[in-house]
Amino acid sequence: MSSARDDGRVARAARQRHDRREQVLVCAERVFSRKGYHAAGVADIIAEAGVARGTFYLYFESKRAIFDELLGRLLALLAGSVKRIDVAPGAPPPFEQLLANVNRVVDTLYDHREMTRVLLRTAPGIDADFDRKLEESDGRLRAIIESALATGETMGLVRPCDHELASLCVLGTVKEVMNHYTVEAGGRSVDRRRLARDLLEYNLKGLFR
Amino acid sequence: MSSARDDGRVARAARQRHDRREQVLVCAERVFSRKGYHAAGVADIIAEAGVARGTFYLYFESKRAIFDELLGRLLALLAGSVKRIDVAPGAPPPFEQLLANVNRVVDTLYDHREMTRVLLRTAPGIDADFDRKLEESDGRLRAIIESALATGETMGLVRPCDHELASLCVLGTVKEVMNHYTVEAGGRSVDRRRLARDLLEYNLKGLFR
Amino acid sequence: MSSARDDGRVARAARQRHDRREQVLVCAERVFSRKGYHAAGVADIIAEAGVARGTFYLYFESKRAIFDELLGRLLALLAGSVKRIDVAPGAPPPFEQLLANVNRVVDTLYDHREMTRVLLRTAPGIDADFDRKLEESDGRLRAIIESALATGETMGLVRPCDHELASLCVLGTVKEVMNHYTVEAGGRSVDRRRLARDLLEYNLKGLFR
Amino acid sequence: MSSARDDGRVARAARQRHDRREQVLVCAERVFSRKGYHAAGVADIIAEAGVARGTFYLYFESKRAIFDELLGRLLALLAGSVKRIDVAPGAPPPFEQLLANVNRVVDTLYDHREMTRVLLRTAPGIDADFDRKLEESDGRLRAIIESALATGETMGLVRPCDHELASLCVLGTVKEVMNHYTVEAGGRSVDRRRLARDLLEYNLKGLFR
DNA sequence: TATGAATGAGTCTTCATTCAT
DNA sequence: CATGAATGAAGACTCATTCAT
Repeated sequence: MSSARDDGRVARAARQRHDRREQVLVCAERVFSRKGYHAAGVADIIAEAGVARGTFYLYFESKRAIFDELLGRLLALLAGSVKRIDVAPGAPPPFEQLLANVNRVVDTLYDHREMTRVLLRTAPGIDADFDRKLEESDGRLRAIIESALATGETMGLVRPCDHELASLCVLGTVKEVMNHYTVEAGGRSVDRRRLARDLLEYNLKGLFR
Repeated sequence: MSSARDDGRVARAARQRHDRREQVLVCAERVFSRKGYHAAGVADIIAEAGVARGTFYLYFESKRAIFDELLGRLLALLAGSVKRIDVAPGAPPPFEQLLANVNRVVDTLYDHREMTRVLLRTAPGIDADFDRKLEESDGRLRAIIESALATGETMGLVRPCDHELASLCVLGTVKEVMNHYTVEAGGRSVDRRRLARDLLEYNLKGLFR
Repeated sequence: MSSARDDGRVARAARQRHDRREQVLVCAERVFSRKGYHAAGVADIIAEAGVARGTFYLYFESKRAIFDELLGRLLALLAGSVKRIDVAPGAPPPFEQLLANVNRVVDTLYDHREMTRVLLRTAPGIDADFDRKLEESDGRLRAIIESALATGETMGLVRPCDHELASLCVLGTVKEVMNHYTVEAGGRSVDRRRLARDLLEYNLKGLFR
Repeated sequence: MSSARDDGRVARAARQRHDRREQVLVCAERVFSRKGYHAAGVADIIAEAGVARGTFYLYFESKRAIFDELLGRLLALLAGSVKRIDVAPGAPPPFEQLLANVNRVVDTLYDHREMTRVLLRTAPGIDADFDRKLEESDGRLRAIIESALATGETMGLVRPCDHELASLCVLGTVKEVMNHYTVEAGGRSVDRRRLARDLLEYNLKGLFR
């Protein structure tokens, strides 16, 4: 039996444990963003977080594990910000849904610039396992894009084209653009709405007049 | 004084030296492609090449140096395959020049699949120096693209848009697509001409019908 | 805020850290003395100290650094044991001061036989930097000797002679003698007082009857 | 049977072989003198001599061996330049014999400055074997000195003292002085006669007026 | 005999992880 | 829970020596 007082203690302890974890996580993110996965040492992370070496391993299994968690979170957020286009009667017009998607993606990545930078620049090539994870993420996103393309084509909105290639192109434009505007961190702040609109417009209309 | 016989010897020796270097270079490329820069050890490279440790250092200063050379070669080829659009009277039509550019880029990257894979997946984040090199390369390519866009806009061929963003998009589509079709090395062989045409078409016309 | 308990912990930790350092230092001294700088590997040092490879680098930057510290300590002790002759009225007679100097030098070197052996036998030629350090040390010692000679000559105690050469001779006798009696470590123990007296006598009176 | 012509060929070949050896030996001496035994690589020696790697090993067993030979030569010359004092009736006066010895030693060492530098600075500590060799050489020299001291004491020329220590002192003064004036290679050229005289005078008369 | 490409044992150093306090 | 000293596997690089031509 645990008394109410104990419950309080336990709860507080759990909260503290959670907070500590988050703090280390945030510091690790900064460090990974600054130096990349390989150049970042556990020493850097604990220095940034102000905890002891042993403490780090109290909360995380390994350097790989903390990176995994960080990356996983971003990928999950990303996955969550892309919604399938709803073509049910009464749903908002497809273009608006597309724009909303792009806006959410841009926001997500921009809100997590540090980790986005890591994702787009240093995550591939760390590990066969990470590579697989990234490919899965890309695959999921591309599947959604391709289904949207198929719908669009059926509805006569999208010109007939190779959907595989097209989905790659969409992904490529987002990655390259977000990598660019995410890296120039300190510089001029970005107008996210315009960015999203332009990005979408590019993919829809291309360059031709 | 060197006899004709000596000349022959010297020439043969130089050729052999060159061949050996190339051999190690090729093997290193394979290893880097397979494991990425960090996971690849000098041990892997010499095992692949079937030479001794010392032999490696006979031809290359360090692991970094051989990677640098490999990367530098690809970037040079890439730089060489993109030509500025010639708008002088009598020059081929812009579209043909664009397509020729895309064809050359696709060929270059596909001919050097292994290193392209490395370039697109594991090169960023190795080193501040490498990052700078890649950014320079991207910058050069984007400058050419932007100048083409400016020309196109003047000629009324290109719709008014943010050239900075557009050049990023072009780069992004090429990277993502080539990364994709380059990684699936063993699989179905790719129709490069179609790929180039589709890539160009996507960037020019976008998705809209 | 740190509690008294923390203070205790911190103090103990500092002491332990210091002790460990000393222990490795002493072992390194033994190893260097036994094998010389070049033949001595970090492997030998850690084997002697019974610590792991990493532990060594926890306390010292490199093999060179630990050697530097060891050598620096001895040179500092040596510099500290030679005092300028005081000719102020009321100061002890010059001969006594000389003898005291020689006694201190002999004691210092004999108390650190191991490192003295290293200093006199293997330190030169390691490195341009070490050579400079040794030359500086010799230079300092010789400057003191030469000033003593100048004083002695003024006072009519020392015969006119080339002080540069004389200081070299003094240094030479001390080095050779101490090298000899320091190397035969295990053998008959040395009467330091007699050694110092004889050394001084030799330099003052020479061999002639 | 070999014809006279063959004899000539053989002789010429032997001479050539000998010359080549000498040439490499001289170059090695320069290199050892410049960099010390350890820092000097076989690569440095063959570069200086302008021969191929393999050629080096055609004439010398190893880096150690060529150093050994160089050192051995100097030690032999040195041993040859110190002669026992002849007290037979009619022999030159002892002082003259002493001075002649010192002169020969100074000349020998100064004529082979490069190797002397190596001998005095970097030879000890290379190897247990080298150390033994040097000790033997020192031992031989000291035996001669001690015998001279014994004779001198018997003749009432030398004051009673510890001959062991005295022989060390003599050796020490010669080493230190010669090291000094041998190292400052480029500088003012040295008056060897004066050096020898002063050196002898120091050892005989000491510093006292 | 001369060459110089090839060798591989040996050395230093780093850093993710563990564990006694 | 927190700490940080200790660990040792792993990796890059050197260089004296060998050997096929």
